[in-house]
Amino acid sequence: MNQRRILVTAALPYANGPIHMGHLVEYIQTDIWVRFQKLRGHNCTFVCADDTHGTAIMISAKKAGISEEEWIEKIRQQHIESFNGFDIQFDNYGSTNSPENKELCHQFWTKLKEADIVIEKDVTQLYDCEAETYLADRFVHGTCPYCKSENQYGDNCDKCGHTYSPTDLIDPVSTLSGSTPEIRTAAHLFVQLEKFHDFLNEWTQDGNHLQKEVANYLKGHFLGEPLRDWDISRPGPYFGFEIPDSPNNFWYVWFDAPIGYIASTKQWCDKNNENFDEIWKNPETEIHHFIGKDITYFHTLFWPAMLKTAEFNLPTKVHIHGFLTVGGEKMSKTKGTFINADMYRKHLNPAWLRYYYASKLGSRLDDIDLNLDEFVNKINSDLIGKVINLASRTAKFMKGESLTAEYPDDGGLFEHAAKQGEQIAASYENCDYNSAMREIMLLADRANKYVEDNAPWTLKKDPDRKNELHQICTVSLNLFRQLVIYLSPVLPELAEQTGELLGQPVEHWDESQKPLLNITVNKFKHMMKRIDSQKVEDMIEESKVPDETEAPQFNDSSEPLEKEPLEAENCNFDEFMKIDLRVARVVEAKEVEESNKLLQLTLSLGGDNNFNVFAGIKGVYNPEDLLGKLVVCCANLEPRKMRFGVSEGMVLAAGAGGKEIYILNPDEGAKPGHRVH
RNA sequence: CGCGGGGUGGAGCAGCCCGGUAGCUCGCGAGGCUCAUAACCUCGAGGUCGCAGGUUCGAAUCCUGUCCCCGCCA
Repeated sequence: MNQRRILVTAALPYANGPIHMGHLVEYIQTDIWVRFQKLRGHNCTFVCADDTHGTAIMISAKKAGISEEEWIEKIRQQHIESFNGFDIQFDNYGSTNSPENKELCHQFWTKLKEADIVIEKDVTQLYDCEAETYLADRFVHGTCPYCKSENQYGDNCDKCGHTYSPTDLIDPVSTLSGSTPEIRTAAHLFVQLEKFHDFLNEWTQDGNHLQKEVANYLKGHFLGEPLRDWDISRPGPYFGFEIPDSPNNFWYVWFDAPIGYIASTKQWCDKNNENFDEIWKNPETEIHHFIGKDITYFHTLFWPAMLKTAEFNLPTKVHIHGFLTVGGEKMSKTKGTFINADMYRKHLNPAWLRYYYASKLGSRLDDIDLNLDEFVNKINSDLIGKVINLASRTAKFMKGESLTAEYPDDGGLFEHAAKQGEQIAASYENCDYNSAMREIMLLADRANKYVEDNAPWTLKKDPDRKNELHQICTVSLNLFRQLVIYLSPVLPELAEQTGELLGQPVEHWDESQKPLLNITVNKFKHMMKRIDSQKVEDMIEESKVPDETEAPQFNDSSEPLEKEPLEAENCNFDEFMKIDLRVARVVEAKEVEESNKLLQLTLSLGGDNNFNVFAGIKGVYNPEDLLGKLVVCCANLEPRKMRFGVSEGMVLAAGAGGKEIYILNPDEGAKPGHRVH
């Protein structure tokens, strides 16, 4: 096989917080791919770095009362430790705030200028005078200029969906200082991406550089119209690199971040005496980027354009994955499903997560779900019950004994599994780890059946059949080792342990093709524990934090009151008490066919005390949703004859009407029939 | 008709490109084994492959229509 020269990158984590389970999808996915390539004998280098520039870093450092440099170094160390804990093995882990990166940014910049695609334009932005910084969209809140919803972000409104510029916001507030920002104008530098349109059309659609759905997406969303100029500078103060020919302007973090891939490679080359140009300038070298779907367009439009201009290799492939959900939902701090890498490690074994992710990951950019029950189940049944069990049920019969000198007849099991190797390798290559894992487990099933059918435990009892026993165990342990080799990109530690058991380290994929013979089997040590689901629960429990963003803020709008001002005359106590308000249960609810507003409700005050009410809430509430609910009603309202029957009361609801109707619910504990005083 | 993805036994998925008796894992039921970390093996129940048409000797698979779900700071 020809040895391929491959450079692999994973996205640079932002130096603003710890690594969490969502990040790990990518780093585990990438690490598996890299380990696979290395196991196949290819010359593969895996680089990454911390992404360290930008306003958010400045703010965090300021809050922590330390310099930006101190801050990013601290975070970088944390990141490295988390990655180590998950067996994610970078060949180099750099930082975008490095001399190598600065130097490369200059190189790129020179080329962009030479290509005459940089222009200057004025940008009007909000400026926080207290924090002395321009405000990115997400650092401004205010009232939506379209629907007047309060407390909306600077770029679009949650409520009405309109997009706008932060300068359009009514009553803008800086989230940094709480002060009112002022509008300032500054010159920014832009790259005219449109000049690359033809090139990008071709690069994104041909050559298999992108997954098909990504190519389609780009075609429909960006490439269908002129590409907008890309703003790549920020006026100071800004933590980053100052642009050489544009004093007090800094490269935007997204300009220098991808260049960080190259800078990290450069660092690695310098440390290991490798030829840098062989990697980034020789088109024979494959460049593979692994990223999440959120940063697709930086990597599929700007980045290829920059590389082309600077005359570096273009990516061979950008592998894009989806997001992680936990239990089918977005990770949530309040629910304890926002789990940090270190928290996971405190409770659970990283190898389990590596296997679980592998069993879920395919080559497409679908989101993957971490279902905790499935997680426990899969690990216990696949890894412990099938794979490791194979060794633990046979190895101890062979402790200190030697495997046979010739490979016994196993009915073609080993050969079959060896043949499957190419299939499994193809799945790894294509990032279809899920199908690779499926294949491997199928092989594990066959192997276990072999042990079952040949019952070595019976042979063990008869000293005359020792030879037979050795044969059975030679087969079993070889089948086990074969599986471990196939799994080793996912489970490097298991491969190591197996190497120790059999006195022969796992070093190359092709070792799966030939049985190991005539070697002494060492004492079997437990290789992996099964998951105690209690530990998973403990982890969730400990991850729960009160969510600051969901903390009550009590900044209610005055709008409802303005719509319906306090105009009613005062009433005295007796007048108030004339109205008999009761808690009632909805025991029946149905739509009134002929009416477009009415639901017919049967309310119960307990016992047989039912009465009929028509409520104008059709279209707002579904009858089935109301069934069983407690409501507050006026029980002594004069019955009123309506077109559809007699209404004997009224259900209390708040709101302006139309779709804005909110039925009042009594607090927990109230019972049908209770009077409201 | 915005774009993309998807709807297959209780759950999660494969099969669809290249039509030919519907498969895997888990769960469930019965039995077996007892070497192994309550594991493993065998057998079984359970699906009109979203719905409706069409092509075909034959459709989960191809075509058309339709409904529903999800994502589109991919």
